[in-house]
Amino acid sequence: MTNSTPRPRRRGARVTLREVAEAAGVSTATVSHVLNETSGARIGPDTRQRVRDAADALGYRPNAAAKNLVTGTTRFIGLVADAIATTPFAGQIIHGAQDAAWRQGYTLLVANTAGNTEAERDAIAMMLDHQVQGILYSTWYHRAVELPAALRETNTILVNCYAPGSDLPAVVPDEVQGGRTATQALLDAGHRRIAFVNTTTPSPAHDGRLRGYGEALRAAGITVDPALVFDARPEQEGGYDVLPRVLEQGVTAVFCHNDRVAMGLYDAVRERGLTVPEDLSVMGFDNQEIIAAHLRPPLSTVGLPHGELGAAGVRLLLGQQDVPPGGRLEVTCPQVLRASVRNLGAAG
Amino acid sequence: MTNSTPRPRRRGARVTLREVAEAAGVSTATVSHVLNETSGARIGPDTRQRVRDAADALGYRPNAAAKNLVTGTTRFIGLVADAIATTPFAGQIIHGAQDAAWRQGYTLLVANTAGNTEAERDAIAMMLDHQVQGILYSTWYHRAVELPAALRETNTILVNCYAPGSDLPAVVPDEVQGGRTATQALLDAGHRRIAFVNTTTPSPAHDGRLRGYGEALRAAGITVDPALVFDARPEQEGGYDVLPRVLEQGVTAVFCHNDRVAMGLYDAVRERGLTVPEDLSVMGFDNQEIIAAHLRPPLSTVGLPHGELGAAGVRLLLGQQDVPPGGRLEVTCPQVLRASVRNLGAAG
DNA sequence: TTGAAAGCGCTAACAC
DNA sequence: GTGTTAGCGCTTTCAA
Repeated sequence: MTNSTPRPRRRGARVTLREVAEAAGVSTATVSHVLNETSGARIGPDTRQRVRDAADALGYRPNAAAKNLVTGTTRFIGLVADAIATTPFAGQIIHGAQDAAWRQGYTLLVANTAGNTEAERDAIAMMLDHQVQGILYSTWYHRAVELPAALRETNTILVNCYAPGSDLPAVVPDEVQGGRTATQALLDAGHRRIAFVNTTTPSPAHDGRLRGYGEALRAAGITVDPALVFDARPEQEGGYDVLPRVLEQGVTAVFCHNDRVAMGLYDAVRERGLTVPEDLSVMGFDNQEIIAAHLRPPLSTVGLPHGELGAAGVRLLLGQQDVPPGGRLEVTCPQVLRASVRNLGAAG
Repeated sequence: MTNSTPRPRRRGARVTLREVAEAAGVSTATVSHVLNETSGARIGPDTRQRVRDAADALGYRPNAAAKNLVTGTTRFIGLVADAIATTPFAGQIIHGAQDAAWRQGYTLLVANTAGNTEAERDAIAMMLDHQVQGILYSTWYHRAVELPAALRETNTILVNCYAPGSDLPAVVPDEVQGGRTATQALLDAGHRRIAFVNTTTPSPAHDGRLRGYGEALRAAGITVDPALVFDARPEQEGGYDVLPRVLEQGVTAVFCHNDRVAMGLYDAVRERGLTVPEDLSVMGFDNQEIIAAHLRPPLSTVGLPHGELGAAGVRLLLGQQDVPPGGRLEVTCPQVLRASVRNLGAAG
């Protein structure tokens, strides 16, 4: 069945470089050179054309596995994520990493571990088997992680997380600057008595944003009043519940730990017959489009640079960007102004 | 530098199967057999152990490229997505596909095309070069697509989309059933005069949910009143703006095209001093957790089965599930009840 | 300017 | 039970 014709194709087999060579009447080496545009290869223009035509005519496609095998190097980058379905955050990291990788001719091998250690081990093993150039180990919210041992076998960059006691490069959002930026937006609008609704969960976001809040206040000559700092669950319900207490403090503005908290707080404000921003100015954090851009009024907030985190991760991995001393690259959280902050007219 | 010792390792080269064989004092074939647990291979238990020990000791890892090359088959599945960062939807598709693929020992090659035709072509080419078993072509919202020609070169399954005029298998949400389910939830709570706020955008969701709404009503013996069907932009603003008109119709319940519309509608309801569900019962669609689960009151809705779409896609691709006649697999949209529907006490 | 040939790491017949 | 051997499709000296 398959042995009566010369060099029979196996089931569904694809056109090989050798077939192109035969069709063009040249050697495989020549085909390889022209198709890869190997620099320093002296091939006549006529031959070049013949090869190209043959390749096109046959619909030739290189076999990546063969190429990988012989060069001993692949253009794969692994990306392990702990939760890609919960929020758009992981998606943004993947997107950023994808684009940056793609631009360099790299392909992403994506694995979702759902926080399962075993799945994580398997995922990393598979990536290693595929000779990835390195692995981006990412989390959907900024936090400390414990590293799977297998990561030691390849280049690893931590994205949106960091490993205490490890010296692996990490790229994370600059929470302190973010907190400073959010507070500054309020200060710039003339607010002086500004509450901060922080999260109840210990995290870099908790500590960093608080610090940024304090720094901005102090830089404006305002003493931080501990009575103005609250803790609430980082969800709508937390924001809703905390409002009465912040109102008691007679503030004109609140900086919320995240947009969800701001959303809940909006509800509580409305329920008391008050309005944002007339009675209370609000800054969020995260810039979750689906909420922030569509609240009434649209919420001013500070963005989390997830896409850039992913992109910077691959640049670090590929050596296109230097790891800063200390091993931690902190990415700026951009301000995004909408309509939830009232300008008091006076600055500072 | 590298040629004074026998069989020198190249820079960072990994342990090969041959080295394991030498260490264990057996042939490469034997190692291959025991490590792959090849069925029908008669290897003594002692040898088996020796091989395993040697592999462990050396930290052996198989080279996937070599394996792929020789077997002529890979365990890659390509997934092209048009937008993975916008909503959690694509993430859920990827997650579902990932899990299903992983379970069969397959790895996902993910590409984000951002609607860019050229990026799409490149992505598919790269997947083809890697000899993927097939490609899942997906969109973040259910719609018709025009297929890139390159997809013809491999097995393709459409996920959350369909290609008019093509006979490729597609797996999509059952919009009609979804619309029926949402309406039925309202009917079950005793509502009879039910508005439907549909979207302004022509789409399978627009047509399907409308049809489901009509079917449920008619099945309950209620004539569809065209005055009760509205069109609004599928966002918060659309829901907010449409409320006055639906209130004019004296309905007791509204089925909103999606959760975002419901969220905007909530705002409008509150602004008039009314409450959900006392004055108006609301059903959403999509089950966007971040909104639906945290509105006040939490929103009853119908879920979009994105994860299952992705999972079914790989099952179809891998031949573990049959493509239904007609080529379209419609996945059920589950009801998720929360607290936005008031029970009128009477059924039907 | 081009071709021959070795070999990347592994699997799969087939010997023994 | 275990080893030999022939490639998979490609790149890469090196020779011509």
